[in-house]
Amino acid sequence: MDDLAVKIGLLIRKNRTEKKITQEKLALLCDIDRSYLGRIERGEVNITVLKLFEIAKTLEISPTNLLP
Amino acid sequence: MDDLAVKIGLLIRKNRTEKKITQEKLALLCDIDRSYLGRIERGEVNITVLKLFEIAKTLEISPTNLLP
DNA sequence: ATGTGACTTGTAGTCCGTA
DNA sequence: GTACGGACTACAAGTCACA
Repeated sequence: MDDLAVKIGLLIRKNRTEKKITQEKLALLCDIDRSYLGRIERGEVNITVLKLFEIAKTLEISPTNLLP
Repeated sequence: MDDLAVKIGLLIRKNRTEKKITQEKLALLCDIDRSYLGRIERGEVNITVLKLFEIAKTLEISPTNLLP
């Protein structure tokens, strides 16, 4: 349905798994709920740029790396 | 207050004025409300990535050009 | 460890206006 | 043509229980 959100979600998941950390751990570091992070990765929600930056920062990557 | 939103707003305004189009016109093309685009440029709201992409597309630039 | 449903709350985003 | 406000509506943000 929401193509963009799905792509961003996959990029987040890709970067997270490369860092070998779980959703639970990343969610804790980002100070968001584990279940909500899961929804983001599945592209079920259309996140704000602020959230995108927070996640990128936690993953220690540039926010642009999370954009298609 | 919201540093990120302010920076993004200024980048949008910069690109818009370079294209010599008004807020009103850009808002119309992006299919968003005129008053809301004003708030975005003033950094008063934290937009979603979808909106960011729509604005970038309308300005015919890469979304990354709107990120600090 | 992750997916999902069923929520509540906050804010993104709209629509009307005024100066 | 832009800034700013009030009063909405839609949906992102955040929580919890259970599979």
